[in-house]
Amino acid sequence: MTSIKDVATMADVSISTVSRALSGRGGVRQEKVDRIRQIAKALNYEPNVFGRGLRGSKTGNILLVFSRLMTDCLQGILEIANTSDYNILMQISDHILDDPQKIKPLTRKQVDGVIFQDVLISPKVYAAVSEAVPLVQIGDHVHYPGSDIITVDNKEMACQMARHLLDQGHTSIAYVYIKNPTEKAYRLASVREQGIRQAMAERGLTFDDRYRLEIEQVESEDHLKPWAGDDDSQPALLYGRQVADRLEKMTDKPTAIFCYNDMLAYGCLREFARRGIRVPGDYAVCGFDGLYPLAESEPILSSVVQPFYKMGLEGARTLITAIEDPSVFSGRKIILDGNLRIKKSTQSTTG
Amino acid sequence: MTSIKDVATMADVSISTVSRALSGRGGVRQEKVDRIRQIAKALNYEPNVFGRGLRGSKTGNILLVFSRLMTDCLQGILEIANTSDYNILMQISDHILDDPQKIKPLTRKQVDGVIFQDVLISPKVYAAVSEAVPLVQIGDHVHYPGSDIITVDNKEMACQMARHLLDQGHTSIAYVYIKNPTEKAYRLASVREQGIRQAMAERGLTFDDRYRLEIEQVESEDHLKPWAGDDDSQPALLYGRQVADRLEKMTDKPTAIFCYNDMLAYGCLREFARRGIRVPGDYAVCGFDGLYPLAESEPILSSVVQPFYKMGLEGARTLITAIEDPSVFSGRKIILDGNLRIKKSTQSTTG
DNA sequence: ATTAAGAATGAAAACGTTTTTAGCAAAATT
DNA sequence: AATTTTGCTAAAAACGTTTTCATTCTTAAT
Repeated sequence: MTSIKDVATMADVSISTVSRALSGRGGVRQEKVDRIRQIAKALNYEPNVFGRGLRGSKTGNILLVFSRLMTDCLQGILEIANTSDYNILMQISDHILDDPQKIKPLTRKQVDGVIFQDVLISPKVYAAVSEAVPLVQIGDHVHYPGSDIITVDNKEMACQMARHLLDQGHTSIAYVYIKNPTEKAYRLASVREQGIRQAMAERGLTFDDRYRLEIEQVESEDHLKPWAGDDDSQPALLYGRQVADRLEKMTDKPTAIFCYNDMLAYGCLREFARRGIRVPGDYAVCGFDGLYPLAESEPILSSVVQPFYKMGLEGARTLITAIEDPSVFSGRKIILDGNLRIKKSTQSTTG
Repeated sequence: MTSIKDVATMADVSISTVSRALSGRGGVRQEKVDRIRQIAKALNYEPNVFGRGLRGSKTGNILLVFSRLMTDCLQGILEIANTSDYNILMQISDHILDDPQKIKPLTRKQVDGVIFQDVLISPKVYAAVSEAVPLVQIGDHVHYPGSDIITVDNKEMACQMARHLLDQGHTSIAYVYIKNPTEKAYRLASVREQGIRQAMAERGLTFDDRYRLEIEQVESEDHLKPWAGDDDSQPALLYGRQVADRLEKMTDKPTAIFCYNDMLAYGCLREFARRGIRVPGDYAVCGFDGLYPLAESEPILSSVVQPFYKMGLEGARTLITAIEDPSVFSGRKIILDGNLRIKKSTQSTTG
């Protein structure tokens, strides 16, 4: 770990000068400031939060106290973390994370461990993180052998849901998922697809590749503008429109639509309703995740319910164990039970 | 701030002994350990995170990296915080917070500022926090004069929604809210009620107190068990049941139900549907918050949409300003625009 | 009774900063 | 020419811990 001392030595000045130069408080010749800045950058120097926090008046932390339930998973993580006397620092990441440098609190040696929730990390990131601290992944991603992972059995759950569809008499099942910019992100989508294929194979059927509907990702920031009062351009709806369009063009239509997740499923439901396509009736529709449990009148969407709260609990627990007792084996795959929630959207209309 | 030194002085031992005694690493006579522990407790001593972090190998922090959008508000806060190089520490609180001691990271002098989101703080808490660091409240709570608050104009928005109901021809409006254990929590509920009263007054009507439906709070932890697959005991439904029961007993029924928030409204919608009560038709129903934008088929609930994302942005921005420039006046009430989202649940059936 | 061993304790170093103090040169003032 | 100011820099103190090392006090063994 490079400290201010290293920068000072390298620049052949005192550490006080480095501190002044970097903080920009003045009192240092400009040319020297520039040189020091340059050296600091070259050495990848980041001020130590605790040295600074100890001496200075600033900690670099903000405490957010809240009562509204964010998500079940976060709730679970916080419950364990707070009772075990850990703070949770938060950081947003892309779904696919390839640059270890982006994990600021880690580069600053400010954390004892990392939980990745619903983030697909590259080997590069895994290497960088794991050599520094223990890490735990929540969600079904690439399972690096040296770290723990908490997930449901995605293939099995998809298989169960597909079996349910088959039980309802559907033999032509479509599978809808979003095309991702990076190949690797297909992983989870294809794991679920395998579940569908397996269920069909069990009944002597084969998945028809024409029914593999890869939907284009849309860029929408409308979720950031709820006050616009207009939800016609929500991502879900844009996806639903794509699906409806694709289906419309088909001569030989499927009878069931298995959506990669609930957002896609809701998009389909709404767009279908708009076009007068009946669910169930014209299509059975199901999703994955079990989100939005509070729905209008009567929830109709069948979905695979993931135990997010439990996943959060288990994730935090596992990580804290790994932090506090490095001798315990880290490399487990902890599989929690998912659940089918069968509602009207996949029930036969004749029953 | 009491440090290990104070404890050592008080106990008439060296700081090393105190450190050993408190960490429980052994090497200290038991009677001495007990005495030191007692003194530490009496002095309210909490080890300094940065001293410990600087010397030791442990920081007491966990980094949660995630990509799933938690809530719009958190999203907004994180966006500002991360670009301004602040970490967000998270802590769950009751909706009503009366004990400053419960805010651990604050007592440890680990934060530069505090955001209270949807938390009603007592004067005691306000005093304790504000003497230590700047604070910002998000949501319409008691506005302490020394700190900033970010909110929509709850009375005005409720008034607008009530006007809409009146426009639809409703003259008997019921108001549903949850009875809170602490009197103070009535505040926001009554602010919205005032909006309704004002709208009615504008038309020469008076709010009928028989239609003021105070619902008993239910304790349910079922939201923590989504994998149970059963959502029949969700809080929202229990509330909906209470409302339906109350209405059933009335001889002179209202025609519109103004719910304090969307959760109550959804509960009503689902319970009404179950009992064959039509919305709209038998009752118009509206909520407040604009949550659950992704709903099935077609969202039908009218609601006041709050700009949570913007509130998060503004909250973080305001706090950071207060932290970095103590000379700026803190005591503003920042009112952001809300929005009516009018859907089927409040539209006249004749149109 | 003397010594050896072991347990308990204190002193001091170290962690990485920021800030205060002090020093020195160069420039400006008398 | 002597003094004061100014601008820059280094040295050192301080923040609050934990841990290492040295020391003292017990206790047991010779």
